[in-house]
Amino acid sequence: MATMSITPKQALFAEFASVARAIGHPHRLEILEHLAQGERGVDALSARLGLSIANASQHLQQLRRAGLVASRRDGKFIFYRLSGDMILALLSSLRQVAERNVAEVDRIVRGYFAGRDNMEPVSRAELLERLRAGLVTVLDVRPADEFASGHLPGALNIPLGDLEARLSELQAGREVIAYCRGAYCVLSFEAVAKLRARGLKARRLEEGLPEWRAAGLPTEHG
Amino acid sequence: MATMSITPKQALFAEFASVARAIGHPHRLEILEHLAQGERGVDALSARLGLSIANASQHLQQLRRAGLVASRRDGKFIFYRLSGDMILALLSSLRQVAERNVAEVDRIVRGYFAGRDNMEPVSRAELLERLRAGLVTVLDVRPADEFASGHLPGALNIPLGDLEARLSELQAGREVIAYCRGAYCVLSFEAVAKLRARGLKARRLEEGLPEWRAAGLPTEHG
DNA sequence: GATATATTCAATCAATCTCTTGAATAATAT
DNA sequence: ATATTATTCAAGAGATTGATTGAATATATC
Repeated sequence: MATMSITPKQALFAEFASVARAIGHPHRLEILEHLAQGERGVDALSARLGLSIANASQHLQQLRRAGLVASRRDGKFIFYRLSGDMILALLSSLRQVAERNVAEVDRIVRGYFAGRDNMEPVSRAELLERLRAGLVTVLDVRPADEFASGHLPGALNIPLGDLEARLSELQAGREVIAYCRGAYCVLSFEAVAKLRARGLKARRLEEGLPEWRAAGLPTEHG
Repeated sequence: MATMSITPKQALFAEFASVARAIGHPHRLEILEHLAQGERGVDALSARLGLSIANASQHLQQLRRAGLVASRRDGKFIFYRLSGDMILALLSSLRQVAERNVAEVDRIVRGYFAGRDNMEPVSRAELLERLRAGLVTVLDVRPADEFASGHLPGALNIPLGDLEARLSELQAGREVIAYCRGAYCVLSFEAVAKLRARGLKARRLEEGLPEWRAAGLPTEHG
């Protein structure tokens, strides 16, 4: 029993647990996914996620208290960003554990992303090789503002909603490799499905922009 | 607004968040640290952590629901274990993020584990090299039962509480490398402090048994 | 200065989580 | 069978968390 005071270990574990709880909410995970693309204002995030501004602000502050995001003020706007690359690693571990150990995840992936395996995702290495050979068109299907704040070099931006209207911009015989925000960003899945329905050769990049950037590969802006 | 039904992405993120919440409690993190040593019964865990049996059982079930632990029955005992090595990676990421981004963690480490940096922890590679050269005594300061269920090859077991009484078992001129459960297991910190106070040359292994095992290195039992 | 905009703060209610208690299961031992 | 031991289940009180609302703060614009 000794003294009932808190041991250093308990104090540390309490801190670790706080960080875990900070990523323990769907909205906050989605916020982190967006911030992994680059910094964002509160307003932009709340609009994209369909949250009220006050609600988004509160989630952001929880993330900040846990040390996961940082912010800077620019005029009347406040921009949030991830506070380090290790956060991507943490999220990736979380995904992997869930993918491997939670049956429900498997069920969802199989059910909704039907034929996911058939989409033969392209790895970064493979994409680089094909790019060098000039064989493929890289298609960024995220909204235009996200594209503007950073994208793969030479990528063509056609937001998912505009895809059908702008099919003519894609060369007929050329393979298209679509990407978006990350491993579970739905946009690229749907883009590939649409393109294939039109008879185009299309695959998706295995991961998204943040992983590309984290690997130290170059991006373009504007 | 389209339909208000839940998107697959939201469903996935909700699952990921559940896993995060499962590791979002100090007791559950401590349970996982213990299970990382090897499988344990409910009773043993509750005793070690100072929890009521019912409480420990409930935490274990939360961990199981999240897919982080699995159990097997042996007679009237039920033994829990980690459900995969990726869980160690997740916990390690969590630790790293907290270490780097949470000021409070730094404060605790500096305050309680004073002189931690001076303890120059030994890396696995370095330990292996010194072991080959026969230069060091490897000291396991965990309780005897944990030692019995798996330890580093050739390690000597002196639980922290017995250390002062059994100092004679350590050769005088020989360097001692102490280890215990993991990076933040306090036992090895205190052991090194005690040994140095007695004029012995002592350092601690950077990490604990689970990481050793996860690296594919051999362990001994019994 | 007055007004508008972006964000945060504060208060509230509902929902969830944690721990305790005592009863219920499931296996072993007598 | 009965008793014993290990674990889980169920219910309740108390604390924490989450979303909403309206007010407060900080900056920019007029």
